Amino acid sequence: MGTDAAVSRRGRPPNPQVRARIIGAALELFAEQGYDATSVSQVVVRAGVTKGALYHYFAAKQDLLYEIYRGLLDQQLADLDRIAAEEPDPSRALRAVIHDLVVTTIRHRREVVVFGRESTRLSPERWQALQRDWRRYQDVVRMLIREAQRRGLANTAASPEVVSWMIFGFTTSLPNWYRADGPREPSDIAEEAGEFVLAALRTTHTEGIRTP
Amino acid sequence: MGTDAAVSRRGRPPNPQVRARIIGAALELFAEQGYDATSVSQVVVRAGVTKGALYHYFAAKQDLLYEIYRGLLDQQLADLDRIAAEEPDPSRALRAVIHDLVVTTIRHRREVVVFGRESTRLSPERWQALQRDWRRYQDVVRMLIREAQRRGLANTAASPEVVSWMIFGFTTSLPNWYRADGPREPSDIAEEAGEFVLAALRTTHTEGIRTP
DNA sequence: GGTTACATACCGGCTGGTCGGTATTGACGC
DNA sequence: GCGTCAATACCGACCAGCCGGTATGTAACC
Repeated sequence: MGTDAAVSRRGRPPNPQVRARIIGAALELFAEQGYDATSVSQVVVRAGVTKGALYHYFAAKQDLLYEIYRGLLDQQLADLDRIAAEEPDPSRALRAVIHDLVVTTIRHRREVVVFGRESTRLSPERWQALQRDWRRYQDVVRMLIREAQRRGLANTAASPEVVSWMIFGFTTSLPNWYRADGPREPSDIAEEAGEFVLAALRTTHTEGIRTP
Repeated sequence: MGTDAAVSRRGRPPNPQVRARIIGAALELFAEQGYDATSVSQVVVRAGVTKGALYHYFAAKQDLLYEIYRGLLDQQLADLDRIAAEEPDPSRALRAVIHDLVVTTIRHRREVVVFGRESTRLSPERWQALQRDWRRYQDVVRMLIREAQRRGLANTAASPEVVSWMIFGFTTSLPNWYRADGPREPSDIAEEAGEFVLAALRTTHTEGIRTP
């Protein structure tokens, strides 16, 4: 099962740098201009390679999209599993997950913005593959919310669905407004976001009349 | 000033239905396939008109994008001003704004998803025009948050910026997961979202140690 | 020497946009 | 109320250009 890195193959060995440069150029251009507005000619020019090289490593343009997001999602899922395994307290786990999600989203904001915009351009199979993993992420987060509500958090009127979408909506919109040259550090924003959600879950639900 | 509906012009009068059908078809197709992936030919076919008609009413394809979002933004801004004028209590005003934002976003989710994806395809001038108005919306919301914090809400550790982006991130991501055939009514979701944000602002900030 | 890693020239198809033409209308003189 | 004129509303064939993808060739490596 694992990667077959040890098998010695015939012929000229592939150059990993070429492949990486292509994906890097595609990521930049897709983020700047959008997927459809970016031509493969532009990609190969920025990558400093030729069309032949691109179509040697990738069967079609849309494969670039898949590769771009696959790595980030895998990392975030690994983080999720690690946190869920290490932290038995659901409130603390939820806070840690939010923190990780915010920080990794900011770090890879180009991947996030490209995938958020262009995920529909993927083939159905690949879309479903990513969707399935992303769905698992959602389910774990909602489970954490439910568990935290069962184990002490007071605000049981907040549905895990809406709360989770508050979290995911916040993160996916992060690339739109986060500025790297701004005054706030990613972990700072991550901490505040986590505290905000936990604060909302802590409060008891008060109906209409007494608004403040 | 005002609309010059009374001026009688020469020549055959325009057909508002044609214009509306073109925009409607463009909205549908842009939402389904994306802006770049939708050809002008597809638009005119679905609208049941010809290319000549489209380019008679619109100078370029990107004008369709502008028209699609302009109407929604104007309505949301009008709602915002009305709420801000009628409701002196900032907490109640904030809750009302969130409610309106959620409901109108769900009602016009196709416009929201198209604009969120394709706003960069607009010309710089038009992008700035929409951006300016949208910025005003943000500023009012943040002002309401600040004012609510000054007038009694306890959680002053939540920055208006992060709170506002929690709200806007939630609404802009609504089209991704809201299902019209689902069990929840839009106003139901809107109420819960408002209550969630207000609950978070109500809670006093508790540092690290006592997580639940 | 067989296999892989690229390079380059090339292609059919479709795109956004144009442009000359025609049909339809209101304004206006009478 | 009616013909005339000019302005507008649309029609649809047409275009240059670029697009994603391919076919063929050559050089590098095991």
